[in-house]
Amino acid sequence: MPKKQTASLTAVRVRFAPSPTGFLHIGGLRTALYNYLFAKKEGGTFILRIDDTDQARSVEGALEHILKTLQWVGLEWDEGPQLEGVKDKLIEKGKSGPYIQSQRLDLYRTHALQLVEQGSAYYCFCTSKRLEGIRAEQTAQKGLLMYDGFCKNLTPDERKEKLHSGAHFVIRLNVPSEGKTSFNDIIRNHVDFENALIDDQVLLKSDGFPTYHLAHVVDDHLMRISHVIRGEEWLPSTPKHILLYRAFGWTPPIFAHLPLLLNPNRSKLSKRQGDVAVEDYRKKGYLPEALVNFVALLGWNPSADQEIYTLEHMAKVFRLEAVNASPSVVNFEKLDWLNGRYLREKNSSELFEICLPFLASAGLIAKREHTYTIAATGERVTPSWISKVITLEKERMKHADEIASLTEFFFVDTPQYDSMILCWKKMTSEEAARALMYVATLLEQQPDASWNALLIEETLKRAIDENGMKTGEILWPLRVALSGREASPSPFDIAAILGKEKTLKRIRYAVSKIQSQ
RNA sequence: GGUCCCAUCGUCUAGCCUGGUCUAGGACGGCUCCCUCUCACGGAGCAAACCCGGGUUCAAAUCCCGGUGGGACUACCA
Repeated sequence: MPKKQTASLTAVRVRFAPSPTGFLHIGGLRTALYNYLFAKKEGGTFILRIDDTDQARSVEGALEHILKTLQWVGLEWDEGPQLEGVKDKLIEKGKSGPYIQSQRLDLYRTHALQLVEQGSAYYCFCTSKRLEGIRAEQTAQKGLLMYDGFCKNLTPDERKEKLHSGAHFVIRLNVPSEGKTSFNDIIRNHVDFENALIDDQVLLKSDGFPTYHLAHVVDDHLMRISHVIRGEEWLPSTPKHILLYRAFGWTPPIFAHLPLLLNPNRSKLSKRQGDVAVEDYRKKGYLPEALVNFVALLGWNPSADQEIYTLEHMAKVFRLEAVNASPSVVNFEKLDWLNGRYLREKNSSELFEICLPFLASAGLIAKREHTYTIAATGERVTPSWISKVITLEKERMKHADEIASLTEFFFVDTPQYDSMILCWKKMTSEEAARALMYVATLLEQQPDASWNALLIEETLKRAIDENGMKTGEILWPLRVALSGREASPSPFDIAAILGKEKTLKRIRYAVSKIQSQ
């Protein structure tokens, strides 16, 4: 691989420019993140701009979702106008909003007209029907799929007449028919395109809105964007953008085209093959820091032997030139692992805040005012008790919404299970029942003051030792009796949290279950 | 079809610019073992890759060319 040019320059200004057509997805998050990291690393400015120039595809509420998501993951943008209306609710007082292209239409129109005047662009009156026709013909002949330049060759009189008759028109870029357009991409180095193969791109649509191509070139120049960091899907249209900068007499920014994120089948990451919206992962209880960490490592890796990075740390070591040129298949198993690691680093109160909403939404815990009750039994419980329950499953959680199924047995009157699973290995039911009765007599004598995991363990282990039993003979049936599951935390911890009364109740229930079969 | 981009374990990657230290390192996942009543956590270990063919060179994962494969783009979408 040839040498890469360096990315650093004075006055770094970058932007993330999503279109409000739905939720922010993983790919968009990575683009935003790399822009953000680059800005922070270079002491530059990170701007948010909304590309809402397609009225048809614009989705109600999408803008709010995107802003909310960006704020949730901690990617704060630096500047922008103060906005009126709904968006304000999402943006703290005094903070700037994003720039919004639909509020800048005059700007684009003026610039398009300027290009027409110079001869760098021209009016096109072709109907969509005619356009479809030439496209069909070109497809049939397996030729190039491009506009045929019909309206470029209109005489001034013909053009004037069409304009006066009020015919719908678009403005197209007048691409030179000879020569090459090339540029240096930070990630891909030198790239060049034959001008003859570049289409006369529509710049201004018949509804008066600009296309992406015009709007972003005008905005990037006016906003003094130094580096355009965007997805690789834009690489083929970059020469059109360069041509536009030149037509305006502007210096193009430096480009960096990020590798695509792929589905497991190596196609462009899409919703069809699983959840790709950041929102989907938030709902499942993934942590923002895990998501950011995960997405950052898709195409970039600052060192060979570290996987855990905070935003701050990444901002210190980020290098655009170090971003890979090849696309990445997104491996969500690694996200699970990362998220599990972040979850395990949380303390009890943090975990409580993270997990409680999931216990509530699963209908396990009901909250009224400041009191919590077990939904199934109406029993009142303290936050610290709930916190203990949650903390107990800390090592088993990959994402916070799993807390409900993991801890469900704490929130029922009696867990339901097949009595057969009370038997450890080759134990018979009778042996299991005997073991449970023995545990019950031991625990009945356990003083309330000594009812904690450590002392319960001491009592039971001593008894096991003295009787020359195997630990599993006692602990397995006990654990199943308390949890109703083959896999669960240790019986000592469960018993401690359940309390003496419930513990004994569950043990007796298990015994009766065996005896009644 | 055309244009452009890309190519190291199944996946994410380090190494490539500045060729030898690479019998190719790390991570996820998989498998085995330890810890252990179970699961999980944690620990130890194993399997697993330089797309192919030429060239340059004493020497190529690394440089060059070609092939093959994959992908993106090819809209009055972004």
